[in-house]
Amino acid sequence: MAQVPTSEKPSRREQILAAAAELFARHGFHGVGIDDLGSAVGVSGPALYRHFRSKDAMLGEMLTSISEVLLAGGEARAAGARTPRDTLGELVAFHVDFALDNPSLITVQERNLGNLTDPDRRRVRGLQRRYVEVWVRAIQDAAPAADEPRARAAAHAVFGLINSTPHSRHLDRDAMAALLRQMALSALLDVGSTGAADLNAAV
Amino acid sequence: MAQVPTSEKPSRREQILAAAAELFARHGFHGVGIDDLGSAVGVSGPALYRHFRSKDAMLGEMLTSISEVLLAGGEARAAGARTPRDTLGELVAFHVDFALDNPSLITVQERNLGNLTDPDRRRVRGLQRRYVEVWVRAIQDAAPAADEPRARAAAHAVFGLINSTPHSRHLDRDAMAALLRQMALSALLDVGSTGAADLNAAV
DNA sequence: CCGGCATGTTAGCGAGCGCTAACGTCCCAT
DNA sequence: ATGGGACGTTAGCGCTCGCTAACATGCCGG
Repeated sequence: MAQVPTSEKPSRREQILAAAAELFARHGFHGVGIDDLGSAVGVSGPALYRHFRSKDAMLGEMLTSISEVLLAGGEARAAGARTPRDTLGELVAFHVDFALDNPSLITVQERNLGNLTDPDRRRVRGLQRRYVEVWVRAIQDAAPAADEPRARAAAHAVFGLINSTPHSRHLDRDAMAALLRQMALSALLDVGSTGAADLNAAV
Repeated sequence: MAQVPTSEKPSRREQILAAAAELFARHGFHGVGIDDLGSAVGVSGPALYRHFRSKDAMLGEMLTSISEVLLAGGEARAAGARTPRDTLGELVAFHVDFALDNPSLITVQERNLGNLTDPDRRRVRGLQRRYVEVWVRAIQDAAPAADEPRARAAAHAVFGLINSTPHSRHLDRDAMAALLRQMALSALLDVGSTGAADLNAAV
């Protein structure tokens, strides 16, 4: 296979990270050994140390880059939206697409934050906090009756809803995306109401 | 059928399981050693083998009993409800209460199914499948426009929403329960509609 | 009083872990 | 042609893991 020397440097690291994401998602960080990771990309064992300083560094790089992508995408979508409800719709659609296209990454980020080193965890938590902030502002703008703790709790709940995707594959991708968007938006728009009754409006 | 034939063992096993649930939830199954588990209940290390045959058996018993409690509770609530929408409300309330009262167990069940031994995993999966069935029937009864795969996907999504509780503790218990019930029901009742716009039913 | 059971202890085993050392090979730039 | 860097190999280290062995102690019914 011919390699282009200058522009296309990256492939091996990302190939390793993709394989690692799948294995970490399936067995947990501590349930996967260096040899497992190596043989998943066709090399064996310690060869990985030509590309990463440690197993911890693989997880760190993986979760940091996910968090950066989510934050950047969320901010971009929020900035491009016109109305508060449009903002919410954009954020939901963005997160749904990401979760459907990267189920392993979503799973690893949900389950293995606690296996990061302290500096890595601090950085990832900071990025996640800023991503949640984007959502909290959007929720409060679209549903002014929700105070901030309530909006924050709602954001986490919707993440749980959307991130459940990797564990249920009963629909094809587009139908699943439509269902998740619909459920997420319904749940979010009801956060503003106080009690049992509905406050439904048209789209 | 897995009951010990002798007299009931009251406290120690359950004390160990409770401590193990918290540790497994925080660090993952492979991230907790038996010395950690022992010292969490005041004894140290191998003393646990007076109560459990192995570390795997602790996880197995933990997840089996959760699944049994959820299934029994779900069936009882569904049997006692009058209308389809009432059934859904009962199921949602039941699951919300369970998740809020047992955050560690919920987390372990979500994350560590893959660490079970094969027979344990088969049993737990079977119980979970029956619990999901209860939900699928309730969803289809309450929202007849939803076909079965759609109802199944919706059930998993709502589990994700409710089970996100352990990761966000911004509200007191009752406010959190009310919010989760409201969001879950809104999401579920919209599953019946077909596309982007309407088909909303009255309360 | 005592024998047995329940429950705990410490010492240590074999296996597996993450990782390093030492070494080989291919590929290009000079 | 050749020397060096990128990339791979195998052997093996130090450590921790789950678990067993061997032994101690307190309670309890005959």
